[in-house]
Amino acid sequence: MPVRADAQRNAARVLAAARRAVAANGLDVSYHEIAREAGVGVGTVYRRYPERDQLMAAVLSDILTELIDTAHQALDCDDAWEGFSSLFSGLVLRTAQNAGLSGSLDQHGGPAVAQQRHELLDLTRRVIERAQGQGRLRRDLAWQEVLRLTGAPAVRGCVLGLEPDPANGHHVVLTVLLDGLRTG
Amino acid sequence: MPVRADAQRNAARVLAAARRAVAANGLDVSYHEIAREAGVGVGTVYRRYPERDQLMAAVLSDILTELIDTAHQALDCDDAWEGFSSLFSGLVLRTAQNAGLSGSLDQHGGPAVAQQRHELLDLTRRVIERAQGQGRLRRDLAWQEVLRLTGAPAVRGCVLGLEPDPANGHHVVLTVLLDGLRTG
DNA sequence: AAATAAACGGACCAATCTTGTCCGTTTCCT
DNA sequence: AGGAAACGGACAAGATTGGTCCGTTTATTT
Repeated sequence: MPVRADAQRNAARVLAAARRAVAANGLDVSYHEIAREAGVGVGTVYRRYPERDQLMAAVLSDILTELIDTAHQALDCDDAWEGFSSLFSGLVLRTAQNAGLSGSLDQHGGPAVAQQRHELLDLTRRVIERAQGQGRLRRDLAWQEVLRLTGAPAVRGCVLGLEPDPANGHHVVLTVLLDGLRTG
Repeated sequence: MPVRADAQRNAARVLAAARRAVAANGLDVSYHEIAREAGVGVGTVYRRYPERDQLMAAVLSDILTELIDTAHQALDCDDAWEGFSSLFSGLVLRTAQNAGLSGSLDQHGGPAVAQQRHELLDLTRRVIERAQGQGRLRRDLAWQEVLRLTGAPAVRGCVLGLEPDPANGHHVVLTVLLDGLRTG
């Protein structure tokens, strides 16, 4: 017996809702919240993901898949700096969109997720080191340090309470960071 | 009758605990949490700050006082770039330490806090514009945009889950940002 | 040292939120 | 049409949170 059509549709809705909820409020969203957001009953969410870990793994895997795709595109790019900056921008964007996750991404998810994370890290390292090798990217930073910078624009505010301008807030930080990273 | 010695001591403990708690978890810490952190009973906290706004105003004022002091020092500095970068570093540090506040700093606190905030913003603007006027700081950013950058290193993680290295994580971001901001 | 009043602590209550289950009803597929 | 799979949301149990109240402790005064 194949998967029922409504079950499939609801599964997709739940995953999407979970992604939205997690992105906004972090990993500890309640199942009821997700169900409401998805427009289904709680029972449906619990039936699909009896364990919380399974749900989180699904969400993380979903995000990582997108990022891996971005990284592949960057590596295909002929110009090393262009590839790097596009990947960097992409990571910045995704990080900002999923700001709620904070640093909790590396603690969760099963081996499959760990595998994806490893793949993404490897691709990213290659993109960074290629740009450094061609003298386009400053060499005094380890690739992990460069990578860590992608989190910078995701901040939601600062001590002074100046709300980041959603329109170009990221853009400004991104510009300054790239200018600080570029060589020659 | 003067203020009793233990009352004074406890008030200080509560304020310190509130600062720590707010810095870590944001403005919506529970009174019970603060009391536990301070090592006093809840009653003591409620007695000292019957209204939540009063407590938050006290915390914010405490933080702002420190920042204003830093800003004054920066303005006293002879070298415009040195003054700017030291203020920038100071703001980065404070922002990171109070990461939990996110952008909620400008919504709260009474008129007294608003006054302090205004003073800090004015000082900061002068530091930035002086550095720009002397051609040491790039001019294509408004002072508000420059200011917003101080939030960047405060991020706690990124999509990739690389935990910022507490030892020099801030340092790396700071270096790149300053290199991206410096002129000539 | 004794008296007094201020300050304390934490048990306690009510309201809210979260997890997780269960079963009568609906929906899909044959 | 009929049966199984999936649904939804009421419900119970436990955890949190805001806030009060009163018996006990502690600082100060005389």
